[in-house]
Amino acid sequence: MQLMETEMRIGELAARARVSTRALRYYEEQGILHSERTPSGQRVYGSSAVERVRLIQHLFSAGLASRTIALILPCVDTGHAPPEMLSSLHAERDRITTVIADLEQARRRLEQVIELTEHPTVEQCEIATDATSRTSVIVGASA
Amino acid sequence: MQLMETEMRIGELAARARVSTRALRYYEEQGILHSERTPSGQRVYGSSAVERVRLIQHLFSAGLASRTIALILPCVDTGHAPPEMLSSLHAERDRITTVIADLEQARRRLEQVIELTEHPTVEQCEIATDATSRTSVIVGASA
DNA sequence: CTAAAACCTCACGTTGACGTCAAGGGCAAG
DNA sequence: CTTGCCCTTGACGTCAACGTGAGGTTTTAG
Repeated sequence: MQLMETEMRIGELAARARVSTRALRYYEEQGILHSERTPSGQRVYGSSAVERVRLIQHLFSAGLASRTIALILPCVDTGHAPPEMLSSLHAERDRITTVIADLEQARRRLEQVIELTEHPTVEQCEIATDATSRTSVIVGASA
Repeated sequence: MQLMETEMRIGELAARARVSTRALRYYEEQGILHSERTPSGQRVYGSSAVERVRLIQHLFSAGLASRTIALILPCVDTGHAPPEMLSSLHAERDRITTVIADLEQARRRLEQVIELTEHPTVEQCEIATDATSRTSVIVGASA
């Protein structure tokens, strides 16, 4: 079977999108990635599938479940959603927003530790010798 | 056994931090949450444990593994890290940064869908009737 | 034409963060 | 003293996102 220039089989897509072939078959099983088939049954993808898989990866790494992704991908494709889905979309957006906030808070804490370790200050040295106020300095920094 | 005013047992901590008692015992098992014990073996926590558990939850929801959390929590407590840990801290911070970027991208896509669904535009209606350019509008919006 | 590489479909294994019983101990109220 | 609720330690179950073969077919390189 001869493929078009812009077409590829599962191995090439996996290499280009930096995922395993198993993951791609799993995505298809979950209904979030579709493929054409050759007469003999091998999967064929267009070149746009690379971006598609990257998007899926982003959504996964964003903590979305495959069912949620299956829910919103068609909306992303068509650019609109059935009105009864709007509440789910709002809920997902809000969930993402709080996760981002949590992540930013965690990152700030990490950066404080990095900063203090790389550039210890006089203040920091005083703190280090004053056991009673240790936890209130960094842990309490978000209050 | 009579507890101090500021102390609590596992059930109250679970209620205040909105997690299960199972989760709290799991955190202890993983070395990321410590407890005192009464003579009879029951766990006792100070009031600061509530914030502690919330922090742990944030780190989990940020996608950090328990081993990673066990690694960085002492640094967050003391406000500094052993220099040989700096590379791990940098790596974690960078990982968090890319996850945040992925999340923001995902959220932008979601918000576009929400916006177009709630306030359909003329442009949107044209797109909806022009099948050949569907995918390039939203999916290609990040290019 | 043949051998290797890539593909196919099951189907069981893995890991992390818990859920969920099971069998019992501790402690204030009636 | 017993009832009832909260606590204890195991230990097995679950779920998602794959990993990892088994066993067979298709495609490609020589």
